[in-house]
Amino acid sequence: MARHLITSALPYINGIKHLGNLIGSQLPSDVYARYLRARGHEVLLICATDEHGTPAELAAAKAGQPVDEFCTAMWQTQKDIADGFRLSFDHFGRSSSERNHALTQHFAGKLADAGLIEEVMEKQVYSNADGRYLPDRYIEGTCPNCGYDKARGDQCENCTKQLDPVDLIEPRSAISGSTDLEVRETKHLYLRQSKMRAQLSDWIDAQSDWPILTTSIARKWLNDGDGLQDRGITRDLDWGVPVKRGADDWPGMDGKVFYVWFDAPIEYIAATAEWADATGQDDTAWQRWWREDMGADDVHYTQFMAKDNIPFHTLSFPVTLMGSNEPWKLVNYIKGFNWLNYEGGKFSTSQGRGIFMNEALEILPSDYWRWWLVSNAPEGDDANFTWEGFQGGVNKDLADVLGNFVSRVTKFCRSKFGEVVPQGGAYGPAEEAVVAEITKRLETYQAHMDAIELRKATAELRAIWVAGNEYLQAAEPWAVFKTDPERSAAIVRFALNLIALYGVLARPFVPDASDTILTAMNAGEAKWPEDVAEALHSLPAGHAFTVPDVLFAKISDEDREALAARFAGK
RNA sequence: GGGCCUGUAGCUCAAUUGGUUAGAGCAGAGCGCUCAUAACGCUUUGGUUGGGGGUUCAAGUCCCUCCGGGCCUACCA
Repeated sequence: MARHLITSALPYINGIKHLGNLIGSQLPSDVYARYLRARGHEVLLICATDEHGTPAELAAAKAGQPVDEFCTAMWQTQKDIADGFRLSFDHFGRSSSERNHALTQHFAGKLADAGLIEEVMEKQVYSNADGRYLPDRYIEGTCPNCGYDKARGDQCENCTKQLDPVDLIEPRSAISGSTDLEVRETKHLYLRQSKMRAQLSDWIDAQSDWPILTTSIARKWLNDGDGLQDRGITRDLDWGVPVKRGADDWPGMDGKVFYVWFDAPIEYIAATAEWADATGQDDTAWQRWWREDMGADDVHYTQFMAKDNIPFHTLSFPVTLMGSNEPWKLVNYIKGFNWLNYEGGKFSTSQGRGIFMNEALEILPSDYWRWWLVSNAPEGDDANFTWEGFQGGVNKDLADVLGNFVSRVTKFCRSKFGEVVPQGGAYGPAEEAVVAEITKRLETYQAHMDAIELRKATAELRAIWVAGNEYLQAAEPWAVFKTDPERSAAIVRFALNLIALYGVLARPFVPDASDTILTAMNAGEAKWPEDVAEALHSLPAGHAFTVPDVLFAKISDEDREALAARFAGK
């Protein structure tokens, strides 16, 4: 029994996320949390929408809504979809919450007290037509290097040269196309990360069990060029956390807000406070997860994210926490993911290419997506979604191996013994062999889950399902029934118990199917097996059950072709 | 340009971190079974581990080089 704090990277508010975003953090965090809960650990799983920044304001403008209304509506949409995918967040918060405003301002105050905030006058491009400052990549123009006429202010996509917005020839706003731009002086706060470089470096070096993907990105930022650079943590925007020093105004910073990447990770903490508020608890309830002086010293904290988020979670957020000089809980393990591609290319919002979370749920139940995505998660390298692969994986693993096993056992039992666990006979060597195999495989499965090796865990779980089919084939209760009904009854009793066991073991991945199985087997209270042999006695002779409907309908070739055509993009 | 990751069977991935004959699933072939969602089980065909060179008793694994793919490069988030 341990205490596990788990956070998923925050989905951005500007629209509905696609399947690549889902498998990049939210879904694996849920799978891991469900597993740890099943093992009896105390788990808190936190997620939230990341609501600030220029793209949020632009998305709201495009939708013709005030930004706060847009975000409220999109938060609800994202929450509903998360529920649809059975993501078991203890709380799904909002980075625009009062809690996050207060905490973000608190951290800024503490960092200022520690001498880690610097005021810098800098020059920014302002668009008179848009009425806003433009981030570098929102400025377009002709590349001075290669002549490409849609180069962005930060980099030319054509020749890949890094640029400064002032380098661009005939610069214009990428939002409106206006060329009415001017350079203005504006004051911003910088986080002096460079002062904490040594401390950060030591901290990273101490993480010997982190994946290379994670530590190498952090080390690159720490050591590249002149080393870790200070970073601006404020912006000239309307929507965001107003710049304050704790509860006090910050002279000269009126009308400015904190940068989204400063306040977003703080929302992990704030969302936990929102959770305490929403569940009627006081501050000690969330502090015991986050403050080492308030009971969090025994918490194991795991973060899930796609690889693009790693610099912020290995550098600037730890600086925020360490630099505050308060005993905040630091992350113990970062699980990073690569990208999921769609049919060999990128998922693309603008080109309507790929599958978005709401569309996925309209097509098929969440279990299908959960299983395929996790069993093909981009853990080691970028992964590729294809309709053919999806159809094959779902049909074979879920319909044939697991679903059909449930079907063949329950229907055979019903026809020979009725919808009740049959009595008579006893388990023998064949059953002992299955117990031994599953015991061994369960250990492997658990080891993979403990290590958050999700693909390997799904492969092992599948092997546990296959063991049931192998057993049944060898024991052939349908043939034995003709000569020895008692023995046939024992085989069926054992197989029915296997079904209940599978219901429990599959729950982290396919929770709805698990519920269907356990409800049908009338075994709703079934716990994670401490002992396989014992677990396979949990449904005694005489225990009533019902034959469930087909657990997973197969995806036909015609369906697959229609879906592939529908999502081919513009 | 710089840094990092990566290339293994037709496809998707493993390989206890340098250690026997490189393994699984899918797809293909054959056989069996008839309880089941045309499902299941067994057997089986596929590999010069991107190319070349080196270190070592031993290389998919380490080094060099070439070729291909990807990510990051600090104001998108």
